[in-house]
Amino acid sequence: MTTPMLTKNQTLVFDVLTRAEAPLSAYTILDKLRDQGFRAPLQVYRALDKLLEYGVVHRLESINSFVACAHPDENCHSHGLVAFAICESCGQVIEFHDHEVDHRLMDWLKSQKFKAEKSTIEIRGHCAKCAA
Amino acid sequence: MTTPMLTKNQTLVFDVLTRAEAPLSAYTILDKLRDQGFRAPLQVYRALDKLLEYGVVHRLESINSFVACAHPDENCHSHGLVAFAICESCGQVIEFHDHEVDHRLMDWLKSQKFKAEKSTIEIRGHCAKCAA
DNA sequence: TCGCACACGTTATAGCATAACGCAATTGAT
DNA sequence: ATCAATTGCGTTATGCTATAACGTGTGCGA
Ligand SMILES: [Zn+2]
Ligand SMILES: [Zn+2]
Ligand SMILES: [Zn+2]
Ligand SMILES: [Zn+2]
Repeated sequence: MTTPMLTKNQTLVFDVLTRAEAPLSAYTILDKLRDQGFRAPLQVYRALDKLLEYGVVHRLESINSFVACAHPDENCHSHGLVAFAICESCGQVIEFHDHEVDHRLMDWLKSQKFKAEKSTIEIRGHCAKCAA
Repeated sequence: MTTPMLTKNQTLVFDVLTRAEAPLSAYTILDKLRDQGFRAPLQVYRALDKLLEYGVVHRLESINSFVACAHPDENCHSHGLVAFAICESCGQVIEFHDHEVDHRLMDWLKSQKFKAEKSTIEIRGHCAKCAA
């Protein structure tokens, strides 16, 4: 998918996520954008929906939060699964892709005749810095 | 972890999940147990917390729901990741384990010195029957 | 000019999860 | 036996996450 021009609200939400050092919940984003005129959750969720659709933002299901894609240039997401390591201390997220894992999972799904549409791979724990 | 004797509430919740043909949300479980005296969400969540701790129930992060473990005997969870294929049509869930995927992910995490604690691998799509 | 698609704003509501309090039963030292 | 700690339980209230439903305005092609 080629990313179209972002609207004002989409740009605001995307910028907040890009500047953040950890994933943000929709309501946290809302709070950060009140000064720019945001008033209701839907303004955030609608922007997020589009950003997710364009693939420039990811949703972390296990913590109900959102991050900007770490690999905006490589169009890596069209041909592989995305995985996340999430530090529960500092909140840092490492996004990574592993074709071996992809193929293995895809093979298994194929063997079950299961048609995959969305995937979630999230590992929670402690990053090198916080594992101390 | 060896599973201790379940309490009354834990047993009720576990039985509901065991009989269910698809994952259930905590509030759905609550509704199914009103006749047995359940009144508040916390009664369900507290039972679920224990059942999760004992490993006899899994939480599906991507759909805020819970399922009974499909492999209660094999103590498979202590030495490997658990993955789920979730059909968005019929709700059916297939729980599976793949050591190849485990090792590959674990190796990657090790290379990053990331200490994994919990993992979520969920594939949403359509099962063989529903893919039609 | 009409119709449509789309972004947007607002209010209300639905759905998911936990905090904080108190009580009762159990257990395990002292 | 007694006390303290733990655990399960029930209740009320609250907070967090997400969407429904309605209406407005703008741009654009038929
Ligand atoms: Zn990405
Ligand atoms: Zn960290
Ligand atoms: Zn299991
Ligand atoms: Zn199905």
